[in-house]
Amino acid sequence: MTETETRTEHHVDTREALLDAAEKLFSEHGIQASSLRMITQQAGANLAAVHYHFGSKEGLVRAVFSRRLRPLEDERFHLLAACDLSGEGLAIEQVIDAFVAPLIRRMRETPGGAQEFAQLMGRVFTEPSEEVRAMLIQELKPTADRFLGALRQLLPHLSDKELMWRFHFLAGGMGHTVSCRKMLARFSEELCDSGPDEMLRYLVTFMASGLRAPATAGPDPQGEPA
Amino acid sequence: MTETETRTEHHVDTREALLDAAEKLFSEHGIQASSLRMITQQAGANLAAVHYHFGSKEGLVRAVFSRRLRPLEDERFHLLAACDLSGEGLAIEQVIDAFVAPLIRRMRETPGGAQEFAQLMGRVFTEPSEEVRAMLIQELKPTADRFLGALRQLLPHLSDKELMWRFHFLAGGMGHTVSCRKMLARFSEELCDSGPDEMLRYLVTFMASGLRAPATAGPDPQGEPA
DNA sequence: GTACGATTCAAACGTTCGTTTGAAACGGAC
DNA sequence: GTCCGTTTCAAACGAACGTTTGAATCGTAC
Repeated sequence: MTETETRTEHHVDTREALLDAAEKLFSEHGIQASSLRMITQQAGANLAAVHYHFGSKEGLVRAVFSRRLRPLEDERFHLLAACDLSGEGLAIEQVIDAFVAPLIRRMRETPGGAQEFAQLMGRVFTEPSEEVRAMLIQELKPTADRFLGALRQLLPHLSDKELMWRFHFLAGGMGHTVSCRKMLARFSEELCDSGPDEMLRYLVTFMASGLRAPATAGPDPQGEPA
Repeated sequence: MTETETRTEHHVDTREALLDAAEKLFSEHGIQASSLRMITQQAGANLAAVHYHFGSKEGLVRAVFSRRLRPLEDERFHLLAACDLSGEGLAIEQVIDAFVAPLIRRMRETPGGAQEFAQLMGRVFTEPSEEVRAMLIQELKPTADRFLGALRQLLPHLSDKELMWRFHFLAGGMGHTVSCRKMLARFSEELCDSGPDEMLRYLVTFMASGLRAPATAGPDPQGEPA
């Protein structure tokens, strides 16, 4: 809103408009199904604007993710740093909340904000090209490692492997929840169209209990065929 | 293998070959990214064979899912029916296993079997067209309702809404696990490339504990803004 | 006003897509 | 051998895709 930068004022507008339009369409129809013509039309821009500002469609995809990813990961990082990992009490709940809340809270942001991005994050690992996937992993891994370290401290009875799996169950449940939200509402006949806050509480309860479960017994030492 | 049906022997071959090839490519690159030319080439069939046997690409997609979905849902149903819902002991673990195991066990089937299908199931709700999605919901809902009924019986302390959410967390964790398995292995630096059996045990432990968590306290009665 | 870099625009490029077509090849029935 | 329904095949269709091009337009500095 503030007119701090006087030069290059208009080109920023279409750049951001393209990012917003792409984000919205990606979250609704997927990346491949969103053509540059749909995106530029929604943004009120010319078809060639994408290549002028981003070089290619893949450059646009990369920009859509990197615009939101850094702030998201930063917020997760700072929330985790504020957690009290010494007490046994609700430390796990705090860590889960630090991981999940930044994404889920973005679901209620004003349209044109990060609202669509949350939905997009769930399907992030299946659709994009190999190069974009590599960028995503590179961007997400540092924060994920921090969270794994915190959970390792709080759950010393788990093996590294089982801890990793449980973290993945957490991430999967979260991703599936934010990306399939509308479909879930339909599937459950509108019983589950809770707001982000309520959803977040349910999610933290469930995942905290799952993480706290005793270690899985089983044929551990001798490994298994597959 | 048995030559029970003598007539229409060869056409079944290309039909199945098309389904196998489509299933494999869908699971690797997604549905939209798998062109009919790639599919027919992989199947050793002519391009026009798809339209002859399935009418359109969407018909092929529908056939790919409906071929595996019914047996999968039947197996889930029968495993659930064999659960002992009276005892409090490991009933929840049994129910979770009945829901999850049929999908995960298909991951180790012989190539050309349902192996690729398990991977495909995870991304099922994001990519397909609205019509295919409707078919999927219609196919999956009866079994899901059965499982919800069983869980309702075992977890009487939960509201319908929270029970539904927890079931969705379970489904999401399962789907994400089977569909992103290879990427998870890379993300965890090969720590999490467990076989299906080990993965299944970890998953059941985690989800059973999550389902058993006490009901979430919070501002329930007055509802919330969103 | 003129010149210049930055940005927008309409039009076209070549490619690939799903689909259609009409003829060729197949396989039992008579 | 002839016929006929079934299945395969090569070739082409129109449409949509990502991308490129070169001129028009804008805002700013001189």
